[in-house]
Amino acid sequence: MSDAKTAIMDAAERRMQQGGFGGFSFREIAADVGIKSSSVHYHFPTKEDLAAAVIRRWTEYTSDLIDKELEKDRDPVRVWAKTFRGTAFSDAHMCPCTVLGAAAQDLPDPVAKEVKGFFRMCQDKLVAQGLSPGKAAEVLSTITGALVLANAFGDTAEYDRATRDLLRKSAAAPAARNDPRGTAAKRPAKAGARD
Amino acid sequence: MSDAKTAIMDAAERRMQQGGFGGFSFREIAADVGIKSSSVHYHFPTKEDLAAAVIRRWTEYTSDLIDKELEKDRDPVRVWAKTFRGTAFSDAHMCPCTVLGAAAQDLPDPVAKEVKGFFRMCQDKLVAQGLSPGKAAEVLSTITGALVLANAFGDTAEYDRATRDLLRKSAAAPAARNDPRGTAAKRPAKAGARD
DNA sequence: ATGTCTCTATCGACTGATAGATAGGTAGCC
DNA sequence: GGCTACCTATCTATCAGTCGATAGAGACAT
Repeated sequence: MSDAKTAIMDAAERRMQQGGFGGFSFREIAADVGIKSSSVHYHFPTKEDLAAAVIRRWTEYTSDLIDKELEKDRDPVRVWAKTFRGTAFSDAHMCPCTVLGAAAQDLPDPVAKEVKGFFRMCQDKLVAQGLSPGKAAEVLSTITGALVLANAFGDTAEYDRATRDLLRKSAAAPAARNDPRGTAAKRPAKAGARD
Repeated sequence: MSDAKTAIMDAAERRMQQGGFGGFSFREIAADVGIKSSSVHYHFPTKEDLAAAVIRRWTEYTSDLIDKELEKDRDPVRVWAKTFRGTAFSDAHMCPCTVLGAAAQDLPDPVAKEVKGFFRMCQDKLVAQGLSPGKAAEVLSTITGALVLANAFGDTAEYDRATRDLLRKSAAAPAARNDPRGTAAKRPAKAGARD
């Protein structure tokens, strides 16, 4: 993937985390990256193309990250709670799928479909990791809601308060804790190269 | 409160439930109510005035509804889960504070403050009803996240799946169940008077 | 007469999107 | 080497539409 394409998606992701689908414009993205808005259209013809691509990338990345974290800690519930904790404590504070999911009724169909795909991935994975469908839905809801509350309060501590039971759940815990990782820190850090 | 003012707030509330702060315009609201956009400005000078008023009303109404429901069912957790279930099963499906809370970083300050006030009301009330602050945060998160998931999936059943434990929690349950109540059904239904 | 409410008309700013020019790189061919 | 023909990526300029907001006139009631 070209540098520009990645930089565009990074900028769009960041703004979608804060304001959802209506929270960014081609001109803003272009200014963030340092190009013109028509150049953004070259890489992503329409706004929904861009948003869908960002969500798809986020879904893949989250899935991979969960797999990786699960090698360090075998308790799936705690792994999910810790991974989303990284998002809550990142610069942008929010999962873009949560922001878009809350306003899903106002989303272009292709984007709504990608958001649905993200949450389905989460639930399927939780079930594959041994949880009942009901428990998977409950855990994912608690984590998602905790992100919303922490964001509304503007206080990351609210995330920990709401997920305390999830974070300490089982006692069979190895090392690897306290590793807040946000979007910016998570990837090879190609994004900032074009300031 | 005048008929027009109420009708405007009803229309704004409905659209905010679907698309958040950026999800409605003065012209759309005006068309919903059957007036001109400049008349909307007469009652609510700015967009943030309107949004803040809608959230404040929602907060008050929710607080009152919880009090009323608590007389029929003494288990606070189940009462909250049931009350928000009414929102999930209503026409608009979403709590406007959840939609705005998810995109809180993009909100005008007065609106963000009102949203914060809603969630604070919820938590304070839960604590006053006997829950620990941690448990209150967890319950509210689960409920809020369940709304987001159900909305993203476009499937109200997801709400029940995610809140099953909350809904049946304690065994000390009187009658009064299965009473899905949405915004439209909840109020004196003055809104549609001006079609 | 005053106050309440709605109207018409308009402002400047911003939106997503498109057309068309331009520059640089690369491959194929003489 | 030199010439040609694309391909990629960016630019300038512009479009029609929507946005929140305001000014000022009219209608109606008290």
